[in-house]
Amino acid sequence: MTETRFDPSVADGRWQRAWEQAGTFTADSDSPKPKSYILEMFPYPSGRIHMGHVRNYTMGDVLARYQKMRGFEVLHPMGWDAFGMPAENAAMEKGVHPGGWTRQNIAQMKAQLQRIGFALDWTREFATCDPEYYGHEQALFADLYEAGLVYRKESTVNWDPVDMTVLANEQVIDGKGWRSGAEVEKRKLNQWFLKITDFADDLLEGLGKLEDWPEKVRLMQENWIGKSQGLEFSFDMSDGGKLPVYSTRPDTIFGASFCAIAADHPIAQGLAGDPAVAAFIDQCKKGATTAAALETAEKLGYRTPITARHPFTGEALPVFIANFVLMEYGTGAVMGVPGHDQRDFEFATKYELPILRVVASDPAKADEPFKGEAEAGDGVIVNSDFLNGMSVEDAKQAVITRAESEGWGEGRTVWRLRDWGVSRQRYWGTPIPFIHCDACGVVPVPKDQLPVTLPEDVSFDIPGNPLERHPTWKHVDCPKCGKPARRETDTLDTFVDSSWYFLRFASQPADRPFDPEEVAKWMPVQHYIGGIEHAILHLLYARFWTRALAHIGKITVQEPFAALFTQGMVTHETYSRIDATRGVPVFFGPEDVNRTSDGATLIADGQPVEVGRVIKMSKSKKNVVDPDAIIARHGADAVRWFMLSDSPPERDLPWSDAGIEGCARFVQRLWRLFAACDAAAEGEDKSLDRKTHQTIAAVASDIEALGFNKAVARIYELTGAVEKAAPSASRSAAIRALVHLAAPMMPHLAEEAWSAMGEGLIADAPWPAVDPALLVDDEVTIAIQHMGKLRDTVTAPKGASKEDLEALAMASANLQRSLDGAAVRKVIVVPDRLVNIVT
RNA sequence: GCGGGCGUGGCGGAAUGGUAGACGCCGGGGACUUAAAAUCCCCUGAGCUUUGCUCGUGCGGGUUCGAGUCCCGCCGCCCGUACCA
Repeated sequence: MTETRFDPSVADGRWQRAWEQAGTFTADSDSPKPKSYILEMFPYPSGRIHMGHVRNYTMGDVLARYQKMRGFEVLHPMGWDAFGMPAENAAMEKGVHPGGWTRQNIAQMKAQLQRIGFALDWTREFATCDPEYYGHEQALFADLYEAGLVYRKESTVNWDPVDMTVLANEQVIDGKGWRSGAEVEKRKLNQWFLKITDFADDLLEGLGKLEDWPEKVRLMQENWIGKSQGLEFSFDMSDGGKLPVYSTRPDTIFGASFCAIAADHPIAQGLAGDPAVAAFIDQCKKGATTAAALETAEKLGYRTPITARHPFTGEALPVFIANFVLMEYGTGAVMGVPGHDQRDFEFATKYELPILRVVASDPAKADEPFKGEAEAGDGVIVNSDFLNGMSVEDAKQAVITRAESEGWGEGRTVWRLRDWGVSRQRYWGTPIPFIHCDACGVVPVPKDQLPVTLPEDVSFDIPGNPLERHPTWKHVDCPKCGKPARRETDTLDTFVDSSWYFLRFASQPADRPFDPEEVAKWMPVQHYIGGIEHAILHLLYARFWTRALAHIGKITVQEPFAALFTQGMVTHETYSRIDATRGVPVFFGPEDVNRTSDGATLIADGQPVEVGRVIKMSKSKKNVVDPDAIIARHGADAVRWFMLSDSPPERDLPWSDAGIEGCARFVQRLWRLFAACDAAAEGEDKSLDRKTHQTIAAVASDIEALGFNKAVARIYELTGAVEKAAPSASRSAAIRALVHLAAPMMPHLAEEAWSAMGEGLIADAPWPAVDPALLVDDEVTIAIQHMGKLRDTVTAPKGASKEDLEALAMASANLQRSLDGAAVRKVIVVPDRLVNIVT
């Protein structure tokens, strides 16, 4: 090692090839070692790796390499979430086949990932668009159908009449298709559903045990599942009919002063012959649906001629059609209790309905007036006949019991969670393996005929589903009766593909989706890392599929991901100017801007540009930095180091040129230190030994806690200490330790250094052992305080007695000056830490 | 509205109730060099009457010998969201 510079353009490739040839990161499921499954959310093959991917995979990579050094057999796989709309859009726009487009993107992105030197087991790579993968998925889907967890039902969908396809709710913007801009229609279609609601309680309960998941994600899932318990009962109406309502607050039933039904409630529809009613229903439908708009939306109602009879008081309550009642939730009708529900309060105020108090902080305050808003809090029941004096909880139960015994209502649990509609009228997805026969109905494709593969000869010249209009593909004979029948032309939601891919990574036999015993060896995933945007859908669906597969006896694990980590985004400054003629900002990319410490100018004309906020990298703001260009310039290790430095991993990471240059400098600095290591140096440097061992221990615990930024800081500190130390055996040992500590983060540099000082690959080396005796210092710095203010510091032997420390403190001239002869009232001594004198 | 998170130097950020600002970036000064790059050394929260002292972790209170950290009440920003009965 005579070169003075580390050259990543040579070394990166050399070690990447060495790992590949040695199969260093190929996971052996038969290994006797304990197993560790590290997984990052697999990417959609859009064509380019972006900085967000680099950050995500670097974190997982550090964990994988670290775990390997700790003696685990590590599974760290990578694959491609390869079905989806962008491929079809590309087909429509560029005339390419979705499959070809996707394959080409995968090849590009794989090469990019390999240039970063990730410790991935590429032997297990697959794409969800591989017929082998989706064929197994079809088999699992059929198994779930057999188990009664898949069904068909007619449901209302968002239909884009221009693109001739169903749109997800997220794809409808202001009532128009996101792509075509056409007014979206509601259509009834027969759709495939997965019975996720069967597992609602289990999915909710399971959240409580996911201690290593972010609280935030657990709460989001809890809200999404949305369990509520209450009473469903029916009012007898003045027209002789019944009005079923649902309430989570049956304890407040004596406070009900009206009923309200949704605009699309059958009763409202029945009254729509009246033009005034029809007009009101129309008005309700037009209301905006964004959260912000709903917040300020006025409560509107239409008083129908119908009244409802209160089950206890017999009073006739007016029935309104109201814009704030949703048909989709509960029974689409509510009892209005203005005193204890804010919406009902606003409504009652507007329409001058009675606002009754039935809950009070104290029985004596039963007639306390309301202060302009409803009181939804806890308290004691008042003005409520047989409920008076009860707590809210007891009263709820009492009303439910009474309703059930008298037969006019019953306790009911209502969920917000709906069954998962998985039908998509698209080409680039997993074909749903069913056949429609006029005689036999819906018939599953026999397993020995799977996979049902996508036809290659399709065109995207006209909108709609190419499978539907393919000349031959859908025409098959019924597997049961042999008569001509039709294939299902819907494909599965791509979220199905990502709901079990982690099982296929763990085990990939040819004849089955996976082997349960192999799966049991690796699952659950020990660390799952990805973006917060998947907090609900993907993570909930994956939890559901794992449970569903366990339910039908395919696997034993219930929860797929033991620990979840959601990493922050990579952000960057924006550079812009206001376009004089149009008055809108025009953005410039970082490569077109010259950034100095006090501003930025456009390289093209030398004139200043506005330096804007640091925000997520996006094409429209032109603040994207391409990883490839950075790696070509600074090498993989500098980029990896940057991804781990400074920002805590859960927070956003601001990209900066100065930052990456600093990282590249540090790579060289370490290189010089490694290259100058004198293995023959002799002599002991006890304090450096301590620093080394303390750093090894600290970096280990930081990595285990995913505190990569702290681990980085420790490595900087030890580097500085080693640089300052005189040559000794201790110093040489410290350098060897540093190579190990750097290995998970800067693997190419570490291998290059290790090749000159050790045996084999450092990727295979064990994590350095720590001598516990060296973790504690024999001298400590004691803070000397007067009334909690620092006055002096002194060094003392570790474990010195309280008396000795007090004496040391009293001997301080600085302290004595501060005391100024005042009488000492109290002395606080914290051993090995501080002495505080109280006067 | 509700739920969650965050608020510390010029910037990213450290800190089991115990020396606030580790580590990095930026900036300043110096060394080496004919010069530059690279590298190395020093300084870098504010202020003051500078052996030291005062102030300082969004604001106002409180608990404590001692609070960035705990408690109460506010303010601001970010993210999520369902008028869910």
